[in-house]
Order: sequence, then structure tokens, then C-alpha cells
Amino acid sequence: MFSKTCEYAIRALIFIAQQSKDDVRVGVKEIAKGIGSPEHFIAKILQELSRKGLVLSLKGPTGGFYLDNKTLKCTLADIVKAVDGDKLFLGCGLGLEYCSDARPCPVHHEFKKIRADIYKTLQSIRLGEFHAQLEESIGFLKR
Amino acid sequence: MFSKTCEYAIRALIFIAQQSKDDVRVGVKEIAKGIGSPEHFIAKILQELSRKGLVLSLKGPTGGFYLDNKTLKCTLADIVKAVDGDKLFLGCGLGLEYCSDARPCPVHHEFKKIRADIYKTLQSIRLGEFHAQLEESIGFLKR
DNA sequence: CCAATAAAAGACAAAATAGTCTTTTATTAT
DNA sequence: ATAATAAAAGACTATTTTGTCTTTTATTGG
Repeated sequence: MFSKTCEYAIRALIFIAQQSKDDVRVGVKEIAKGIGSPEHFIAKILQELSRKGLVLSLKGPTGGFYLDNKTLKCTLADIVKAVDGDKLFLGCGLGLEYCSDARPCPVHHEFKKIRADIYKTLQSIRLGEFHAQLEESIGFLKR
Repeated sequence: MFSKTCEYAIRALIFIAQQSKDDVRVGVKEIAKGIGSPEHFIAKILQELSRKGLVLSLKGPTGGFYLDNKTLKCTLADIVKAVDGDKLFLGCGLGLEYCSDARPCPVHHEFKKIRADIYKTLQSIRLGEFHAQLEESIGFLKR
């Protein structure tokens, strides 16, 4: 469904949303441990997400990653789009370049519904939902 | 959503279902042209599908690939499972190994519904549907 | 039987994705 | 100021996926 990079990205951002209350920023080491990902790899991914404005960061001591009111409004769809592009939402399920309502592949209509459902679901989940939740309801993020 | 290999596999099997009426078998060259795939690559994929019993083949002149009453009952879900495995249907959306109803990831319940929908849809489409259709209703298979 | 045909098999190559490591830059607290 | 800290940047390696090529095996029609 998603690339590994995208899975890590979503898990990392949810983790940051959960952990970064007030002015507490979260370091790469902590994130990697928290989501069970390779440290340097998630660092690279977060750099890209930061460049694209999906997460904020600060260098130096007390530095780390965090989210503000704007980025907490990001949806999972925004993250997926930023990392994997929008082919999951818009592309043909069979990989055909010119598949469309006007020139549909044999399973176009069935897949259209699936893609719309996926998009709707991912669009409905915001990072803010995970912010400063009670420990009990957080849900685990590492394997 | 699917691997490239799986996209080609589905397109090829639909093509074979469409083209192989009665005792007419379809050659690799024809299939590759028909679905717009690399010839040797789809040959390799079809060998694997043949080994797994999702398509039948015959060597020599007048040889090629074809489907019988049993294989025409195969669903798209069967094909996807054979090629990409069942992680799309069963795996955690965030790639977590131990995600389950009892120990759910933060988006487990939303994803569960999506996965079930995908499975249901793929399960509902059989290769037989595409067999010997009228040209008009076939739907194109190459880009 | 034999030549032509077409799939099977498997070695190889290219490209994309995933992951690692080292150096640089910015920030903070002493 | 400066030492310590942590992200940014980018080069590098490994693995997986995708794609190509050549040889072998099976089948058919003459």
C-alpha cells in the first residue's frame, strides 16, 4: 500500500504528535526507538518532511522535531502525498497511464471506489488527533 | 497498491481471458503487445503463474497460454495473493509486525475497513467475466 | 524423423528503494 | 567565546524489484 519510507514517515509524525507537548521537542534517536526504525533512515526522511513543511525542527541542544498548530492539522493523506505522491489516489489500479472515466480499464469503476475510500479515510485522520493523548489510548507504534 | 509484476499479471490474465476462446491459445508476444509490457518480463511472470496453476500453457506450434473452466473462476484476489502475497489484505497499514485487534496501531480500525473493502472488491471480480466479451465492452489494457 | 515453433529455465543487468556513515551547520548553555 | 548538542546534507552501500538475454525442453506439422 505505502512505501516503507512512507510507513516510517506516518509513524514518526504520529509519534512526534504524541510526544511533543508544549515546548518539548523530540530527538531523532528517541523517534527511531519509539517507532522501531533505523535511526539514520528516519533522520533522512524527517529532513525531507521538514523541507516540505510537514514537520518543524530546531538544531542544537533542546532541539529536535515538533509540530505547531498548522502542522497538527495535516492529514495522513497529506503525508502520503508528500512521500509517495498521489498515484495511490489518482493512478490506475492496473498501472495504465491513460486509464480514465472516458477510457476505462476493465476494472476502472471498481477501483475508483476503492481509491476514493482510501483517500477519504486518510483525509479524515489528522495528526492533531494524536497530540497529547492519554497514555492508555495512544496505540503502539513499533513492532 | 500492487507491484508492477502484479499489475502486469492481472492485465495479462484478463487479456488471456478475453482472447482465448475455445481452443485458441495466446502467445507471449501477443500478450506483451496486448497489455503493453516487456515481452520477456511477462513471459517470466506467466511462467510463475503457470507453476502456481493460475494459467495453463502448452509448448510448441499452436501453443501458448489459455484458461479453462477452473482458472476462469479465479478472482483478482487470488492473483494478487499469488504474486504479492496477502500483506495487502492482512498486513498493518503502517508496516507494524504485531498490529492486531488486540494490540492495534493508531490507525488500525480505519485501515481494517479499507483492507476488507479492497479484499471484497478483488474477490468479486473473476477472470470469467472477461471471457469472450464483445469487442466494445472489453476495456483497454495497454497504456 | 526432422525442422519450426513456443514456452521453461535460469543467468545477468539496470533501476529503484532502503539503509548507513561521515562531515557540516546551527543553536544553546556554560 | 566555546564546548556540547542535535539536525542538515550528502556520499556511499545493500537489497529488492524490474527488466533482458541466452539456452533448453516440449510439441506440432510436414
